[in-house]
Amino acid sequence: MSSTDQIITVLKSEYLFKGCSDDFIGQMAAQGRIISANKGQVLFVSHDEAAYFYIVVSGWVKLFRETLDGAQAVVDILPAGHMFGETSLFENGEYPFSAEATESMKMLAVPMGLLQQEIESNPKMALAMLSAMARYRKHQDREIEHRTLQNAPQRIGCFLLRLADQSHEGAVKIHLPYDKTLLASRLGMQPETFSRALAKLKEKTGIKVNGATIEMDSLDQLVRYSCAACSSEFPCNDLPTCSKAE
Amino acid sequence: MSSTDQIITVLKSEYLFKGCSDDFIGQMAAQGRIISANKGQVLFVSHDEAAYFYIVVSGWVKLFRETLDGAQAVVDILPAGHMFGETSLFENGEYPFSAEATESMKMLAVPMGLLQQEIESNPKMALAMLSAMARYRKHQDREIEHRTLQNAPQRIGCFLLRLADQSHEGAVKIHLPYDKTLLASRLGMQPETFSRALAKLKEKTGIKVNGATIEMDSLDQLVRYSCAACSSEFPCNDLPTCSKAE
DNA sequence: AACTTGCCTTGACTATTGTCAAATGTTAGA
DNA sequence: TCTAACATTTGACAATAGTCAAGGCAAGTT
Repeated sequence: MSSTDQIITVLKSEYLFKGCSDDFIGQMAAQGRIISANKGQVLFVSHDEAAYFYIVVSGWVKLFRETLDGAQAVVDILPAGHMFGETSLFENGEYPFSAEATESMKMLAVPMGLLQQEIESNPKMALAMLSAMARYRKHQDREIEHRTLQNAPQRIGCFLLRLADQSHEGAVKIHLPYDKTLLASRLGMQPETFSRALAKLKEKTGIKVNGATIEMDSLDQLVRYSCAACSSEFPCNDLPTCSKAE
Repeated sequence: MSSTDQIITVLKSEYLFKGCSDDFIGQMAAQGRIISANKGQVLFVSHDEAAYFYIVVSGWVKLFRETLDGAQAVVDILPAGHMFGETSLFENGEYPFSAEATESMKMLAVPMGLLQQEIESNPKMALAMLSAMARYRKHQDREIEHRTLQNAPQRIGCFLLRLADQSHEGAVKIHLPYDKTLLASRLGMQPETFSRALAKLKEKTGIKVNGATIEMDSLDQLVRYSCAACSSEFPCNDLPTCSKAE
């Protein structure tokens, strides 16, 4: 597969570009570049001029903000197929957060100007972007609620449920997508708290934890424990941010 | 002033409609209705069919979600001039939260179809909507960060700073916009915690609290105390969600 | 195998926030 | 004025999460 074909595949993996013209996709592919980064490498920092938006090709990206004294708030952790940085279009051209590779990863960088122009000149694209923003908004909304209403073990349980196939009955085996330490930050808690909270979740719901692998006979117990502190009923209808197209 | 003129004034107070054609404004005004509600009255509940969007005319609206066991997560508390419910356009036509009047209030109800049609047929409106969504997103983002990095007294301090005129030097007098109990829920804490946190803030920063009135010689102390746990520097550049147009 | 490194867990303790109950203010009516 | 209904504060205590320090574990290196 040629490099351009590969880039086109990546572009089409992002929901926002599902209905785009081949012409526009081609333009982005022509000007897009695959970039590799190593673990811990900072991709950009908050307030950098946002010349590109990105799509994760492989690996994971951590989006975060920092206070002067070094405390860090993780905004999100994105898997392959997810776009980031594109919202800078509406943030006076600056990235509103910093981004860091959490392991060896690759991403596609596309000049922001292309997207901006397309949105401004193609009403369909503007509507698609609106829909993407709405999805993002919903995601954040849920996040605020979870942080407000769920305690640490419940947040972990909720995260696990979102990893699992919620339509599936019976026994389930889940593999954590990344480090427990990173996951802890994603869920807004300290690694020590995560460790203890997972132990408590185990005790409360009977899940079996073995390193990064988690098994259970069914999701029921987890649902009963975690979803009690959430306003939406199981199965979650906002899942996942990417693959469940409308 | 005629009822229609009054409605037009309300519509124009919402940022989203600043650049709209008189034609569209007129249409909304013709189909819009002013609705009165009393304290505690539920305007709609989550998952209701979203036939209208609203603009607060006077008083305040609490947006929230509830779990089955009654725990409540306050999404936002909106003052006059703010729109709500419009995001249901992208939420399969249902309101994603419940809304309640926090005192006697009035609001303007406009059929959602009008807005939908305008967004779909008028690219400028779609772009304006995008910009509104981006503003909202930023607001939520900040909210998540505050809840993650700031403790209770700091969140109160931050809220006070956002009420104050940040460009103003010297002594400041602030009046809390609504109940301390409601404010507590807005900031994601219990009333008791709010009361104690405010006392602690007083002790730490030397502000003078007298009922709902708060005075200080300058914002400096408050900034030093609250903004230390925030990624953005003072003065906040995301202020306020409403009055500071771009 | 011994060592290094990083991740994860645990213990001991502290800080923060929530909960429940009671006391104190405040306000709008009766 | 008096009172009922709330709002707010305070006390006592419990639950939750954070901090700091010490081990344990696993993978890769030498």
